[in-house]
Amino acid sequence: MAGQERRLQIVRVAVSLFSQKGFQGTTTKEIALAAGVSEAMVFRHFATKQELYSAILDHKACASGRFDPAETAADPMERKDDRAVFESLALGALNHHEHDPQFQRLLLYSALEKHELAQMFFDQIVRHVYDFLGNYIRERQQDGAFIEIDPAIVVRCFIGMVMHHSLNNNLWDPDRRLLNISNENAAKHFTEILLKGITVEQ
Amino acid sequence: MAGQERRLQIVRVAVSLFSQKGFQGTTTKEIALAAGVSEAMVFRHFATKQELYSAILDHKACASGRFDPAETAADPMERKDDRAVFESLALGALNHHEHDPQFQRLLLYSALEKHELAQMFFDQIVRHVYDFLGNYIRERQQDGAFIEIDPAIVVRCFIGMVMHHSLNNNLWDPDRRLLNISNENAAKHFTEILLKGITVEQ
DNA sequence: GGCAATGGTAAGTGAGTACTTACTTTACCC
DNA sequence: GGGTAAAGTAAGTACTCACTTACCATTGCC
Repeated sequence: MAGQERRLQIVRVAVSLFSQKGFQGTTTKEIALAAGVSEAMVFRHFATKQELYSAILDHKACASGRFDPAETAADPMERKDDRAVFESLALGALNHHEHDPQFQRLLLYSALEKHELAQMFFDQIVRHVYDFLGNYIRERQQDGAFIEIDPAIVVRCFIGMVMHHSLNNNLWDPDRRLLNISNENAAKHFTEILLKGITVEQ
Repeated sequence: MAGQERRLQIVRVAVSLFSQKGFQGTTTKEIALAAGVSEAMVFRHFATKQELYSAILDHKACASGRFDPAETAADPMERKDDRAVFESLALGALNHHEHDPQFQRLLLYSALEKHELAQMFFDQIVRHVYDFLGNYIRERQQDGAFIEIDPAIVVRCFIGMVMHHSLNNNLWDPDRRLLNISNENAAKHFTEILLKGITVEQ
């Protein structure tokens, strides 16, 4: 197998293992075994375990098919279709987390273990969402459509609903015993409550 | 030092270390060193590392000064003071997480590492909150005060706002760069948005 | 004073751990 | 088809891990 191929395969195997057991809980031997190569092969591609870990976080956070809020909500935002803006964002995030649960686990592990890339991810991606969605809310406040409130609070409420729902489904309640609804329904109801909560009554 | 004293001291030290670095990331040697005793002493009190971990989760989840939603919200619920119900619950949880950030980290680590006590905690505590708060919402729906919606969805929204805010403050953004508000303000605004979002208009 | 129970430790043990070294196989190019 | 660079490995190395053993020191009780 060619070098780049093997490297990518090791990364994929490592993503799976690190997301299941964290950095400390995963051994380089396991990774090698799961990739079907010897341990020495892993260390040919990545000088240290840390370097491999950084590579997979980078791979997941940047390279991989990430969900882009700006692209998703751009069109509804132009039309000032509040419902579509929030609902499409919620649905996009919920779907993304559902068919890539590794991502959320990796993110949490790296944040708990205080890996620098976790902070980098937060600073770049999350801050971007706050700016992006916050600006839209501010615009709609100026239109007189939304009540006067710090837009960051609204963003936090909304992201809170969505992320907490994903976290519940992925981490604590995969059988959906507490709440069993489709992502479409969740996105719809979260949006309804939030919008009703911040819209100026006529 | 007497047996029970030393045992409690080891537990306290272990809580701190496990919450910082997780189960796999903490060594028994570190724990012994931090407690100022030899490693053998730790194993005299706890047969295995797992047993110590279970003991501290138990200690944190059950014995320790936990925040009791039922007690906090009982009085406002009787008066059907919706604002006070949600605001006191939010404030109680936010304050609890703020001056005991170890608790949330321990909970997350144990959930990621799939410790059985994490599931037990979820089944008991979280389910209880869903029942308890869900029942109140159902009652207010029958009063015609709240809109018709699955109460579990409302609970998820509300807990989502609160927990996500705590998680942000504890894990990703301790400097409050994205959103810097007091717990009182957060509880007030979260409650306002949620209540406005589910209240039947006159 | 004898002596058992309790609190405590120094110095291990074997099984991992991340990482290396010295070596073999394969593929390709002129 | 010989040379060579890359792909691959078996067998280490030095060290750390959870856990054990064999032994001291203090206390209180008869």
